[in-house]
Amino acid sequence: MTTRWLTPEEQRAWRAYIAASVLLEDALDRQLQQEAGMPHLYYSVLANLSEAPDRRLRMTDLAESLKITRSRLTYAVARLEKDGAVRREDCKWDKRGSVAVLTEEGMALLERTAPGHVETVRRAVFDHLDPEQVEQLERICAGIAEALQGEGPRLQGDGPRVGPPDDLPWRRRSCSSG
Amino acid sequence: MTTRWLTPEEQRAWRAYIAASVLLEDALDRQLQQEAGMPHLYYSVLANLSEAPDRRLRMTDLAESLKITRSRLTYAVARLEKDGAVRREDCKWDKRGSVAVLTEEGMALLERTAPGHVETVRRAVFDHLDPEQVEQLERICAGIAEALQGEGPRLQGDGPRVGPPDDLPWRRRSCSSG
DNA sequence: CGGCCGTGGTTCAAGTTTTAAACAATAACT
DNA sequence: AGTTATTGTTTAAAACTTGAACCACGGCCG
Repeated sequence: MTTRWLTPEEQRAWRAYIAASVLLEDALDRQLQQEAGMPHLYYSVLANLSEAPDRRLRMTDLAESLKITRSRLTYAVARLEKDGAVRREDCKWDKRGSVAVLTEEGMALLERTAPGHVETVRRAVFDHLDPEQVEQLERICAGIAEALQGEGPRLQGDGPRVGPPDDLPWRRRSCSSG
Repeated sequence: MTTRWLTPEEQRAWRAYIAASVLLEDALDRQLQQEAGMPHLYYSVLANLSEAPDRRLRMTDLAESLKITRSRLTYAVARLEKDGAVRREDCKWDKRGSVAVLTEEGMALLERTAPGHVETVRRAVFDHLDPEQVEQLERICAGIAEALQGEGPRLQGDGPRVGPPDDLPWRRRSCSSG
């Protein structure tokens, strides 16, 4: 099939996207490196954990949520563990599994640095978007994510795992401590 | 001042953005690595050069256009030069300067791999956006870029250079061969 | 002219990440 | 039981990025 080139409007949008995403990732990394001593991805690990029930997540779930490979996550968690922000525990229900747990220290770090991070995001992104644009942004990005996750689960593993409900202890995927 | 947290809508949009951008950059890198043997940034270098007058650009201009540091660009161009896709020339009007030139080989590589790249972008992004969303995407991203470039020219150097017009040979910044 | 500062660009020295592939352990299915 | 799939880590090697230092040149000013 002959190439479906981008229209001029699409080209402009694409260029704008590339520029924005490069600048944004750069700004986030810089700000967080300065205030939290870690790049954006690592901060996201902590943020994700902080919102999980009991502040703990299986490695695979965490990787999936962050859209990164397990290998990459292992590396990240290793560093965060060295920093004392995260601790690893064995999963009680699946002896293969390990669980990343946000430590008190990690939580404190997060609480200390979140305001600065949010402020950066706000100034870079949301301060100049009206509510409709916010909604459009979500829709657009959700569509992109869906397109990329649907077609090619390129990340290690297997794509969306459809499994039995979480409340069957003998096969549940998450390891809450309770 | 007390932290201006994100509203729930903003949070959703932000999460969606992060997921999409990670997945997208990953997909682009993977596709280009496979078909062109280089990551997205390097491909962008070639693409940028291909559109410049005479397929050549000053290093600083190129870096600015790509929103990366000069150092990073030097590294990238060094590799592209080793690959034969780019050649360096001295700038005739400014003996400090050097100019990156897209070689025939580089142009051929670009022409060979552009269709696959465009197809990836289309499938990931534009195939599921209506014209209004395309325009919104451009506006939103342009706003982000502006916010980030305006406030903090964190990239090496100096921010927007306001200089004399380009047509004064004794101080023009670009080195067309003509 | 001569001195100084600013800019363009590269180099250096680390260090950080990343990746892919291989592996060990356990689980799940047949 | 035996095979196959998952989980998560490890390993080895690259690839990349960064920041600072640095050199050479250009521009300005007295």
